[in-house]
Amino acid sequence: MDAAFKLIAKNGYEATSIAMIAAAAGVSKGLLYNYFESKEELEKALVSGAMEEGDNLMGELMDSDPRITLKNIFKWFFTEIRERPDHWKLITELTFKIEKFDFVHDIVAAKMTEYVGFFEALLTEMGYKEANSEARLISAILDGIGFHALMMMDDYPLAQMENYLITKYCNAE
Amino acid sequence: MDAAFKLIAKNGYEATSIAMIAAAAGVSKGLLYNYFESKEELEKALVSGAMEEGDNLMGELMDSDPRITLKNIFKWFFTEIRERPDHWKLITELTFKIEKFDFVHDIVAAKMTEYVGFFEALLTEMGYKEANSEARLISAILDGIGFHALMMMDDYPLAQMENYLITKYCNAE
Amino acid sequence: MDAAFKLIAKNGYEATSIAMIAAAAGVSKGLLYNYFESKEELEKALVSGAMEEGDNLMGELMDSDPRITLKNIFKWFFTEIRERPDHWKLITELTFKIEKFDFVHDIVAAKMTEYVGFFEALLTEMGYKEANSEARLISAILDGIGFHALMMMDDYPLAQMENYLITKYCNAE
Amino acid sequence: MDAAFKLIAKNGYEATSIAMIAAAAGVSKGLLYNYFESKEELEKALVSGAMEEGDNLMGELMDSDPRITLKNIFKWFFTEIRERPDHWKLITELTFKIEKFDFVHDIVAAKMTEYVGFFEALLTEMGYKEANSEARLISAILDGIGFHALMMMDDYPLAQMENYLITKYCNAE
DNA sequence: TATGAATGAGACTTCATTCAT
DNA sequence: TATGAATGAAGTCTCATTCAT
Repeated sequence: MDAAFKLIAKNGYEATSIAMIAAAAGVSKGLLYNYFESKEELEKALVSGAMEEGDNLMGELMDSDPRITLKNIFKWFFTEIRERPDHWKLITELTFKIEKFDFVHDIVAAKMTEYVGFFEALLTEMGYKEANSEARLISAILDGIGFHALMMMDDYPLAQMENYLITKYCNAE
Repeated sequence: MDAAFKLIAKNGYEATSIAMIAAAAGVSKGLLYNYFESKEELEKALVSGAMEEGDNLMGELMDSDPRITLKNIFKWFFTEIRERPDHWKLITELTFKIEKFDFVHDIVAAKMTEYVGFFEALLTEMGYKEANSEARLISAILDGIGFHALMMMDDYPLAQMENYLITKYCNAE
Repeated sequence: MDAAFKLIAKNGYEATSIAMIAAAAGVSKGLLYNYFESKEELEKALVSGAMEEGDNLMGELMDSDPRITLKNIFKWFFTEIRERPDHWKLITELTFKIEKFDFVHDIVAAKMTEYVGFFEALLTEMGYKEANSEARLISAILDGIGFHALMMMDDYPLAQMENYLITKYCNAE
Repeated sequence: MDAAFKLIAKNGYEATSIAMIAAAAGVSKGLLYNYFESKEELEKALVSGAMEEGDNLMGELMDSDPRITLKNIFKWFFTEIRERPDHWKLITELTFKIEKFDFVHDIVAAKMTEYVGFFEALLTEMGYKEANSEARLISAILDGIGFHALMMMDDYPLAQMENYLITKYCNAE
C-alpha cells in the first residue's frame, strides 16, 4: 500500500499505527488484515517490494564501457536520493531492526553481496588491482552519502559529490 | 544511565520501556522521573553524552604528519566499530528519528561539519586539490562501512577494509 | 451443518468463528447468512438437531422386560460416549451458557423430565419403591460418568462402569 | 479477585472481558496486568484458588463411622450446591476447556483420583465388594446431581435427592 | 443462490506517567 | 530521595455481520 509506505518512511515503523495507515489509505483497520496477516507482514511486503524495484533498472544502466556503466549507476543513485528519499530511508531504517526482522538482514546481505560483485567485475575490467576492496569502498561511499544526505537534507552538496565521484572514477585516464 | 544506553542500543528506542530500563538499572520507575522529565528527555541525555565522548579522544590522534593522523583516525574508527558497535548503532538509529528528535539533527549536523572540516584540513595539507569533496567522501566511507558492518556482522571484512583504507590514503606517495 | 458441529464441539462456541465454519463447510461466509440469521441462530439449529437425534433411537431400545430395556439404554449410552464424545460434549457445554441461550435450558429441562419419567416407569415396573429418586439418580449417574469420561479421556474405566451398572440394575434378583 | 470470580462464573470465561472485570472490581484495566500476566493467568489463579478451598474442609467431615463420614460429605456437597452454585459452575465450565487449559485437566484428574480413593476406602470399610466401581458411581452421582441442579435451578428437588442418598448409603443395615 | 471485500465495535495488552506514602 | 501501585490512552488484532455484485 502506497499510503503505508509513505507514512512509515516518514514517521518510522513503530511510530506508524495501523489506524494511521488505514486512515491514510481510506480503508478500515479490519480490511488491512484481509491483506496482511499482521503489521510485520505488511512491513515485509513493503520492504520486499521496495527492494525488488531496483533490480529492473540495473540492466538498462549497463554499457560496453565499464566507466560509462559506473557513471550511469552513480547518476541513477543520486537521482534516487533526490527524488525518492523516503524509499531509501525506509530500507535503511529497517536495517536497524535486524533483531526483529531477520528477513531484512537476509535480503540486504544478499543485495550487498550482489552489488559488491557487480562493482568488482566493473573495477577489474577497469584495471583495479584490489577490486574487491575498492568495490566495497564504493558501496560504502554510496550508502554513506545517502545517509548523510538524509541527515543534512538540503545542506548536503549532492551535486558536488555526484560530479566528484564521476570525475574520480569514470573519466578516462 | 549506562543500563539504559545498552538496552536501547540493543533493542531500539521504542522497544525499550521505562520499566526495562529501571529494572536493568536497579532502581524504580518513579526514581527515573526524578532525574528525567520524560523518556524523551532521558534519550536526549543519552545521545548528548555519547556524542561528547568522541571529542576527548580526537586530540590524542593528532600527529605532525597528516598521514599518521589520518591513520590514527582510521584505526580508532575500526576499533570503535569492533568494540562498541552498540554505541555507533544507537547514534545512527536515532538519526532516523529526525522528525521526533530535532536536537539529534542539529548535533549530528554540527558534528559532521566539524569532521569534514578536520578531514579537509588534513587532506589539503596532504596536497589534495578537491579536499572538501574528498573529506566528505572519507566521511561517507566511514559511516558507510559502519553501516555495512552493522548489517553483515561477522561476514564483513573489517580488517581488509582497514588495511585498504590505510594503504590508500596514508602511505607516502 | 456438519462441519460447524464438529468444529464447535471440538473448539468450543466462542473459539469457533464463522470464517472457520464457512471454510470447513466449503462455502462462503455470506452464504451462511442466507441460511442463518446469526451465529446464535446457527447454534440453535445445531443443538436442536442434536437433541432430536436421540429420540429416534429410544423406540428401538424398548423391550417387554424392563431390565432388558434398561440394559439396552446403558449400552446405548456407553456406545455414544465412546463413539461420539463430541456430540455429548457440545450439548453439555452449551448448557453452561444458559444466560445466553435460554432455549437450551428449556430443551434440556424438557428432555430431562422426559428421561426421568421414562426411567421412573421402568423402575416402578421393576419394583422400586422410590422410583422417582432412583430415576433421577440414574440420570445423574449417566451424566456424571459422561462428564468424568470427558475429563479423564482414556484414563476412565468405561467398560468397568458399564458392566457394573448393568450388573447392579439389570440382573434378575 | 472476587469480582472476577463472580463475573466469570456467571457469564462464562470468554463472555467476560477484562474491561468488565476491571469495572466490577473498581480498578483500571492496566492494574489487572500488574497482578496477572494475562487473562489466562487470572483464570488459573481463580481456578487454583477455588480448587484448594475444598481440601481444608475434608478433615472436619471425617468420623470413626464411615456411614457418618459419607453422610457428612453428602450434606457438605448439597450445602455447597445450594450456597455457592457459582463456585461449582466455574470449575465445571472450565473443565470443558481442556484443550485450552491443560492445567485444569491435571488438577481435576488428580482431584478425582483422590476423591475416588477416599470413597473407595470408606465403602470397603462398609463392606462393599466392588468398592472402586461404587466409589466412581458416587462420584458420578454427585457431579451429575450438581450438573442437573445447575441446569434446572429451582426446579430440581435437591432436598429429595439429599435424603434419598443418605438413606440409601448411610443408614445402618 | 453465492461470493468475499469491507466494516467497526470491541477484545486483550502495553507502557509512559503520576502520586500517595 | 525513593517506591511501586495505579491509571488511561493507544496499539494490535479478531470477528460477526453487511452488501454490492
